[in-house]
Amino acid sequence: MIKTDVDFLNPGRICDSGQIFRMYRVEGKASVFLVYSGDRRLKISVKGRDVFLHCDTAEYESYWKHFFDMDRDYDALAAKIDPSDSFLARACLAGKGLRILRQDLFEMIISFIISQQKQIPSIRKCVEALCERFGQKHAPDGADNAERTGKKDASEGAVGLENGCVGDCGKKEEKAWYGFPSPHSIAAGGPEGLKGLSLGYRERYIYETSCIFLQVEDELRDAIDKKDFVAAKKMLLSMTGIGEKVADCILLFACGDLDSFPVDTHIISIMDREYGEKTDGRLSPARAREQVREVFGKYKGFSGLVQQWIFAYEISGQNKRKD
DNA sequence: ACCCAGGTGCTGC
DNA sequence: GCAGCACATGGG
Repeated sequence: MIKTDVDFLNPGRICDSGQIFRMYRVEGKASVFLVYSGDRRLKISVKGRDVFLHCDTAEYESYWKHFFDMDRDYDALAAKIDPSDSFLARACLAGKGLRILRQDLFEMIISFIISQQKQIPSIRKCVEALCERFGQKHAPDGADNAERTGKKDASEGAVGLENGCVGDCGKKEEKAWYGFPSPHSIAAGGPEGLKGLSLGYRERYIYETSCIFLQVEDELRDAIDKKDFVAAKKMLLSMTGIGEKVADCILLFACGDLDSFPVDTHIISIMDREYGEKTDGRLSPARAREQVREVFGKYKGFSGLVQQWIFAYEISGQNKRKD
């Protein structure tokens, strides 16, 4: 068991930050969380200001430490923000304990392809359904006889729904669970294999990108390892269903490219409302990007973290409070 | 029925 | 390069 504190790693804030779609509050227990990443699962509990990661030192050192970006000093970065920017100052304060995760690459690629034109609760449901159909099944205790779930008929899926989680969050730790699908498993299902998961027009994107990923994975990981994020972004943009915004999310949430700044509808409305020049009508994405460069360009090396602070603050609803 | 959602692809200029 | 539109599906 690993111990830290809520000012360093705040599970509730990370859970609600919109960067991870498979982190849940455990049903009935307000301060217990389950984090899923690829084929791993971690329980986190909070007691007062103490935060406990329920894993042994070996698993922590080999995976979760890196996953939660534990070596970075977020307070030092927070201290660098311009105090005259009151919106950012408030967002930063509200984001204490928020961290930029290093999530599984393929999981982020598919999750953020799904994210387009969807609200976060709906994204979570789609990702979950995808895991149940194509992911590896794991026994609740962790002593897993993991099996491929190549199930094609609806009867098994229906059982999963019946005992499944309630609403968009809430999980039971004593239940069997599914890992994130491998690109092979999705590709093997064929273009029709994704039907019935409420993915809509994204079905084709997910199938094609899974196939492409199998071919370019090594080259892509190579670029990321070398921190050649320009090359990595170029490769991501060549995959079906990945544009500027989704590529930036992947670079930020899986690759540790802290200079990546995804511009989405929330960021556009923030730029419009908090930093805009009172133009009539909505800011165009192009002009919003321009504004982002002007306002946040100075935070070299951690502008992506700045993005997360204001994004999480915006979707938390606290932005509406006036002081 | 209408509008929007952590956008992207495609067309036409 | 940039605007304009179609694209499924669910929720207000």
